[in-house]
Amino acid sequence: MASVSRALNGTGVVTEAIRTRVLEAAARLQYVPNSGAQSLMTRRTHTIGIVLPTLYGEFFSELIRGIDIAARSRGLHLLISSTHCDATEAGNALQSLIGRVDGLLVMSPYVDGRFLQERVRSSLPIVLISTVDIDHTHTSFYVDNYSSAYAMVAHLAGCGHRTIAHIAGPDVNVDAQERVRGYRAALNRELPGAAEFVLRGDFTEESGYRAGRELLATGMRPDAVFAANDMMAIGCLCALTEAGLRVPQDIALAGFDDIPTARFVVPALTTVRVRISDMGGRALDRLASAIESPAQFQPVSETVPAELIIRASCGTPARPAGNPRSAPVQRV
Amino acid sequence: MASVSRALNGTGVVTEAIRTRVLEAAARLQYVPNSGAQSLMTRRTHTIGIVLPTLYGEFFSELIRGIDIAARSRGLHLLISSTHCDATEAGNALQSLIGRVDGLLVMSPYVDGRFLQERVRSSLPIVLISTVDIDHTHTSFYVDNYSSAYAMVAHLAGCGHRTIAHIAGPDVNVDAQERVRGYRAALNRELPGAAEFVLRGDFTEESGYRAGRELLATGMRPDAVFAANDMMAIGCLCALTEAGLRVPQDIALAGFDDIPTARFVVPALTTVRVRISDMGGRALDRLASAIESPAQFQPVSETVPAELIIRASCGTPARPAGNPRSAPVQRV
DNA sequence: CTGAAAGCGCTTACAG
DNA sequence: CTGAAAGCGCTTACAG
Repeated sequence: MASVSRALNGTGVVTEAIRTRVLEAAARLQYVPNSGAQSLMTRRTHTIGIVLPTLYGEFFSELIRGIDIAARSRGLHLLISSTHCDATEAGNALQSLIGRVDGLLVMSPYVDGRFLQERVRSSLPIVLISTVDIDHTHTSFYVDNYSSAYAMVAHLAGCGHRTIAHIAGPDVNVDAQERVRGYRAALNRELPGAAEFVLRGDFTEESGYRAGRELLATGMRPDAVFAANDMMAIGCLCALTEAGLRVPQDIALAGFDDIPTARFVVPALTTVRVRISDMGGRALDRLASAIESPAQFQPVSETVPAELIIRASCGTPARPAGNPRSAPVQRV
Repeated sequence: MASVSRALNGTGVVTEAIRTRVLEAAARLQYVPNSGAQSLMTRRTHTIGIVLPTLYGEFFSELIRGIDIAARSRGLHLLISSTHCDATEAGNALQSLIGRVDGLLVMSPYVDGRFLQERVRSSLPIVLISTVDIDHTHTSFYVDNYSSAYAMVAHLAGCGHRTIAHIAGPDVNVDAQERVRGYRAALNRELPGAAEFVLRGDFTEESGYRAGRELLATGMRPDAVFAANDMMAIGCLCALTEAGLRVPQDIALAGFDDIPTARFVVPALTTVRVRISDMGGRALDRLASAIESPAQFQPVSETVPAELIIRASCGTPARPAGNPRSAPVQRV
């Protein structure tokens, strides 16, 4: 009967008597509405889908944490699909989410705006994080990779480091690409004549460790190593220390992301603070408002600011890292 | 028409001609079945709900990662509800999941078996992880906390450490409780007369760091510190090193969990390996089989074995840590 | 203020 | 092999 629905949902008018009787019976019978039936009528699942390439490491737990907090405060549920290694898997993940959600939060190196347009009806709101979208057809969030990487290398140069190596993230990853680009530009402009030295990594500690050993094996010893994320920096730190080198005295080190652990490793890691959970929360807020008012939803691309966090791992600056391009610097 | 459904789902018989026409049309129209309507008929959502207290740190990302991999291979979706700080919030999280899932994976210090029985219809399969269930009404997974903590303290004693402090996790947390218990028992039996020294923490690096400073402030300097998880051990490491102490020469350190970062901090962290993602995967497998054949689902409690992982942070053992109670020891 | 009725998008016996 | 029909559990105009 309709009054039951009205009482349960607090929508429409019901006599107090009926209301209490319904609520009491519902409680007694452990009644829980079937959300499938509900969303069939309301056209809302109150669920948003999240597509992530992996869940490995603190970056993703921070991201999900931020998304989760924002979602909870809006009464939205999170359907998570992570761990896909190529476009096919990403496509499948997408497919299986589409019929179950009101909107999609996508972060994937294997997906781009066009890919999404081809397989998702345009009425489904989507927000992208660190995901390529040449045609600017979607709302996106990007970390300020290029400038921050530039600023970090400039800061390292300002600390007196002349040869600076870079441990890059995966080739396919747009964050990784932009960070290399920033590294290269800074090297060219701030240290003219200095040789580039790029080692490959894949954003895991393991790969940072391997890169560190590789570096050592070449016999070259750069003044500083700038890793494209904190996990690789931590792996590299381990390799360097294992080889008897002291950080920062013998070799300086910097990372990217400012994952929670960064300030607790020894020496504390100089890095670029991304405010990962904030970014996740903002992306969700954006998606939620797109779901509520689809008409006003214009695709805009937002750059998430980042700041240098100067800790012990990079040594003391010889001169202040004053550079018009540099992100705000903070000593912690 | 029924044939469409049959063609799309590959169930029942359809002419090849119809099959291709349907599939082609579906692709062209970007058709995606409405999962709500589907589950209304099939009584299956192919979704399982996960209740977690928080998402902070690598423990939870590893756990979810393991669950996710297992879920994917079974075609199950994951609805995640984390971040609840008390029983009320946990109850709400539960309520909002119940109507949407085929089963529940619950890990929460604020929930127990009875609490669940009161608000979840008994036909909904539930698997517990590190969650109290005195009446043994649910299937549960528990880390072998007590024995492993005992073994770790015995190992530290075997390394020659006489005074051993413990940084405990939150009081409400059953893992934390059992680890303190193991610590106490080992101290009593392996180092008779040695004083207990328990510092409070909450499983975050920050709290480990604070505990480390607190320890230093007392003026006592134990030979070793055993933290109830790796994150606190890493925080403590930072506090100790900051104060000019060397680990393990001046003070030994051990953690619990073996999160991925544990082997990359310097010195590498001696710890108890829990195989977090495995545990998550096994819990999901158990839940999945309960969903498939509810009749055979008997509540059983499983203890997940753990092993000591001896790395540099605890110093070299003076004598082999041979103890009948001890978990298998591995040097890495 | 309330209940009967239609309908959301599917699946599944059922009759043909 | 296929289509008409019923029904899953809800919500929402609608008439009373």
